[in-house]
Parts: sequence; structure tokens; C-alpha cells
Amino acid sequence: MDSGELKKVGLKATLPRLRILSILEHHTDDHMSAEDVYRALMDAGDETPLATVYRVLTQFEKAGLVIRHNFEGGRSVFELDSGEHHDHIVCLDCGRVEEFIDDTIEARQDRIATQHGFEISDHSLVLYGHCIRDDCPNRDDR
Amino acid sequence: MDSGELKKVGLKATLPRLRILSILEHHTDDHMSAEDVYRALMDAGDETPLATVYRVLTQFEKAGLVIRHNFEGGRSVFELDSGEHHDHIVCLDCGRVEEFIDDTIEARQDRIATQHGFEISDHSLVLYGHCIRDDCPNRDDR
DNA sequence: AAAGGTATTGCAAATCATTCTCATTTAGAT
DNA sequence: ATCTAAATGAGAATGATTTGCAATACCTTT
Repeated sequence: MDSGELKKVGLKATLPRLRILSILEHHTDDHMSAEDVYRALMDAGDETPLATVYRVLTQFEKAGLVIRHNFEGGRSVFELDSGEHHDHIVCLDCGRVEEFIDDTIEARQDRIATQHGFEISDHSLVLYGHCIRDDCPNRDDR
Repeated sequence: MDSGELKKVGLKATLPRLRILSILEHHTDDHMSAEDVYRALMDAGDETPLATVYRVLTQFEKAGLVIRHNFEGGRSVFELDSGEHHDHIVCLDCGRVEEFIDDTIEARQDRIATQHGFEISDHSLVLYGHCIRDDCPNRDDR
């Protein structure tokens, strides 16, 4: 168990925290909602209540272990902070999330912020669209 | 009253809708939450319930009159659709919102979406930072 | 290895933003 | 002026997330 990971950021290595960290590390989809994590715990036989999942995820966020995203639809998704910043493309049909980085865009953003008298501390760029894949239930609506 | 505005997009010109449209048009801050609109109505002496505000704003969104944004913090903000797409810079201290457009970024986004096999339908680019202005209560925290 | 103090958990209830139900009212057509 | 479908008002319902508090588990001290 990587209880060291937790202590390193000043968090006690408790069972719920270790379990949730492990799930975030091993799950196929990097981007999980609190509900997703909760269900993954259940599937693993751990009856950790949803409230604890939220609490732990928020602690992880504060500690810099995870990043919280507010994609469309009101619910938050969390991903382990790999240290490398990136932006996202979200499929509105199947919910698939892809990551990308574009240095030109990054550079432009900084310039724009400066021009407007802002000291930028963070940014969020999310492209929403429809992915062209067989396994995507391309909705006919819209 | 611009009841024509509403009929043009296929909405009956009802009192609540006219009032809310008027508020969106005349308010100093272009970006208002449902709660903001609700309070503005109250201040004007109209006791339109919050539920109606939400309903009307959602109808306006569907009709293309307003755009809904999901900035940080879970709450949605609405702005009249001027027809010209733009992105946002939000000050984390005073909440001020500025708008900008950058053609280079726009073009890059399309390219990235295509490269990833996505047909882009929308995007959201929000820069979060701290603005350097006297009237901004530059918090000492962080 | 056992004890103690404090952070953390579990549970249930609370909160927040937003949506829905349904009876009543109203805009706009006849 | 009348009628009908659509819209509103009021309050309850919902879904996501947070919080209060008593019970429990870490980690340090002995």
C-alpha cells in the first residue's frame, strides 16, 4: 500500500483514503465522479458511504492529489493530478473524455490574461462534441 | 416593450418573460445567475418565484436568446446571446467577468477536435485568475 | 505492546441549486 | 367576448454535495 503517498501530502493513511486512492490509480477511466468512485468501492466489497467519498476527494483536491472538473451537467469529476496540465474533449453522447495539450493555445492564454490585467491562476478548456466511434451510442437527437 | 423579441423566437410574450428579458438587457453585469435575476426582479417589485426564473431562463436558452455557462462553483450563469462567440476571464477575488476572442485559439480547437475524431459542437474556455484593480478586494489568502 | 488524544469516519439529516407537479391563470386565436 | 393550449405560482421533489455529531481508527507516547 502506498501509505507514503498520503503522508507525503500531510494526510493520515486511513483505510478509506487508501482505498479511494487505489481506485483512482487503477480505474480504466481516469475521470470519475464521486458516484463512480462510490460504486467502484462497492464492487470491491467496501461499503464506504458516499459522504466519505466526497470528503476524501475534497481532501485529495486540497492536498493537490487530484483535480476536480466541473464539466457540463452539474456533476464534478475527479482525476489524479499527473502534474502535467492538459485540457479535455468530452463526448456529449457517450461521455468519453480525451485529453490534449496545445502549446500555442497555452501561450495565447497567458498573453490574453496579461492584456486584460489578470494574473492567471488556472484555466479550463473543454471541447464538447460528438465522437465518431462504433461503440459510441451516437444519439439521433439534436 | 420588446414583445417582438420573444415572438420572433416562438415564445409567447408573457409578463414574467418580458420582465426577465428586460433585466438581462439592462443589468450592469452581463452574467447573471438565476438567483441574481430573481433578486433583480424582487428589487423591481416583482415577486416572480425562483422556479419561474429558472424555467424562463431555460426556455430562453433553448430559444437561443441566452447562453448558459457553468463556471466554477456549481452554479450556472446566463448572458444574452449577442451572436458573437467569446470566451471568459473570471476574477476569483471579485467575480468580475471579462470577455475575449482569439481566432488562433478558435482555429486550433477545431483542428484538435478533428484530430481526435470529434465533431465539435461547443466549447468552453474560461481563464481563472486575479485581476489587478483597485476596486477589487484582492484577497490576501492563497 | 498498551493507552491516549485527535483527526477521521459513518450515519442521518441538512443544504444548495434546480426541476417537477398540478391546480390556476393568461396570451392569443376564434 | 370566448375558448384552449400554454404558462405561471406555490410548494414539494430531486440530485449532488455538505455538515453535525457520536463512535472509531490513526499515530504518538509510554
